[in-house]
Amino acid sequence: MNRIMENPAIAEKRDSYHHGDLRSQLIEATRVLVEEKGPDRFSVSEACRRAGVSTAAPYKHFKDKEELLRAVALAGMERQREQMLAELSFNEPGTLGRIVAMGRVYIRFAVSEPGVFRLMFGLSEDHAEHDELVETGDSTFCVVQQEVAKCYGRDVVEPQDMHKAFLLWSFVHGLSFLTIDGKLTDRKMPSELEDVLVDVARRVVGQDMDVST
Amino acid sequence: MNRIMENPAIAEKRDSYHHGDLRSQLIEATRVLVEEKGPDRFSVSEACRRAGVSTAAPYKHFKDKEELLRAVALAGMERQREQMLAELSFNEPGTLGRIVAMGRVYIRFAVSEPGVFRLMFGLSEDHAEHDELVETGDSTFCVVQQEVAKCYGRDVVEPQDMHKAFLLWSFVHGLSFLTIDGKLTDRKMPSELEDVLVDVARRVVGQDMDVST
DNA sequence: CTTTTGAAGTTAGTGTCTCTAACATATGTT
DNA sequence: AACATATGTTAGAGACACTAACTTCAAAAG
Repeated sequence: MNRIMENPAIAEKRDSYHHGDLRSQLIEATRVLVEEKGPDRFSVSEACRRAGVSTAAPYKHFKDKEELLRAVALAGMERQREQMLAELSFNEPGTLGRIVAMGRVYIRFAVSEPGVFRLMFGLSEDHAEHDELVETGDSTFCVVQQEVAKCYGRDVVEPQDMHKAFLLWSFVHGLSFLTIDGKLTDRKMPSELEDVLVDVARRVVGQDMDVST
Repeated sequence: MNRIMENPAIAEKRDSYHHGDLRSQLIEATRVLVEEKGPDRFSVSEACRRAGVSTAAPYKHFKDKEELLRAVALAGMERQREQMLAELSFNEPGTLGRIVAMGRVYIRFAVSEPGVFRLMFGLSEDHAEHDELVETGDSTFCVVQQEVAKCYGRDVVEPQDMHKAFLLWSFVHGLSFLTIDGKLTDRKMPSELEDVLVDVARRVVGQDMDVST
């Protein structure tokens, strides 16, 4: 009775001394745990249990708990980025629809993975000290800037585009947090999310845009 | 040599068995620690050391660590609220200046107390289950709604005012988080904060407002 | 004025956690 | 075949959250 249960990614008693894929399985176990219990209640020990290794094993792959959590955060940022890029393709270049789509994906990600989203932002302030995280975040923001510029028919991003991209980002970021924090009751925000996104996109980039197409 | 050092709020070796003011001193010690180390690296033990009591003492006043942190978060929300109300009085009723002032205070609070600000929002999602926190947050948001309504000469808040208040809140909230997360480099946000606030206030409430005064 | 009660401290301890040190096992290189 | 390295293990140190049982002291009750 060697390999009856083929449950992928988690636990499965192994017959070999070495695990083979521990690093990524730890990240996955951590991701799940962060969603289940919240980023603050996560423990490395439990991730070890789920990955089926001893509690000392992670430290062959990660310096400490925070490095493991950063890996999860980084993977989250990349997931969010990919989702945004994927959604872009459904809309015509240079249209408000693209802006709205990016915002929609941003918030959808926060709602579907609130634990990881909190990890990506809310938790510790020292994310700024780690280049991989900063660069991944930057590259996503660059996409927003370029989309804004495209709305005005530009291929080069000008300061006013950056300004507007930042307004959009701030708004969508805040909306994401308030949503997962449960502050968004019907009483406070009567409209549908989609309508709000369109409204904001119009207020920020729609005013002076060329809407010929 | 009984009471030479009159250092208020922290530590001072006491001669009586009972402390007298432990609850509020624990909250204060926690607040300081949360700022110093971040909300995730805070420990009750260290707060005890600073307050000069045993590690078991807090549990006569708080059910657990989270209840202590919630008390700090609540105090923060009340501080933030008071600062906003105080700043309001410097501006004429029914003007954009009032809206801008509230946003300015919101962000100023986040920047000056990022640890507590994170505690108030980013950390755990179960804040919504605690009435005191929800009510304090609600009452602050009500002020924003009323200020928006006043901008249109209304005393009663209408749905469109709530909508706009929510847009403002989302934006300022997101801007606060991005700022304390260090995402706000000059490259991304070339303008001054004050200019951005005015810009947003105009975009959200300034468009169709009565600007007779 | 004494007694009692209860709030708010204490010490001592349990279980969990993070992380390290020393050792074990497998894999690939020479 | 011998060795070096990566990646596991066990054992344990030190910090922490929290509990149980005991102590102190002030204030209410008799």
